Amino acid sequence: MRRSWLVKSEPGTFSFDDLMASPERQTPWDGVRNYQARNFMRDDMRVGDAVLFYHSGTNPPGVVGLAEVASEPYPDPTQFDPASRYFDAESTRKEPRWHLVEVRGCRPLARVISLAEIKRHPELRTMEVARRGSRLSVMPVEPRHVELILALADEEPSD
DNA sequence: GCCAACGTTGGC
DNA sequence: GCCAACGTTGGC
Repeated sequence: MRRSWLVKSEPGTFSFDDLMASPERQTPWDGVRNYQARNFMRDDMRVGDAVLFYHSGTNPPGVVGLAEVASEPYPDPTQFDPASRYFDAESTRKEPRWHLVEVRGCRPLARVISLAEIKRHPELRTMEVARRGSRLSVMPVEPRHVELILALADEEPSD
């Protein structure tokens, strides 16, 4: 069974609109410096996997768009760049510590599926992103949850 | 702006 | 290997 994913971003840093405005609507998902999130990208993400794009730090926070994995994993170039805020002096090109995949935007949702709605929904409330203290910026999502969120977004607003 | 939750670091 | 201190995330 193919897995699906959720990626978080603060729109002030990089928004879904920024993704859709990128060349090929595609961007390297760089700057992830959490080992668990890295492992998902390096070991488990495959080209074509569905990706829910989530805005954090917004009112409300929630899923705003659909994207997909668009590349195989490769070393995050920002770890080698001393000028980057993501520079990692401990990492080497021979044994890179941080890996990424590229993400391509598909389409915005017809409406935001807020975190509050996810927590309120009997089927969605078990999602990792709804867990108290959930801080992963890249996390797996069950494909049925992706389908449900896409379907909800196309219905009349309930928020 | 507050603060709870979490990951990382470093002393021991 | 334990755990306190610290920094960061992110909802509220």
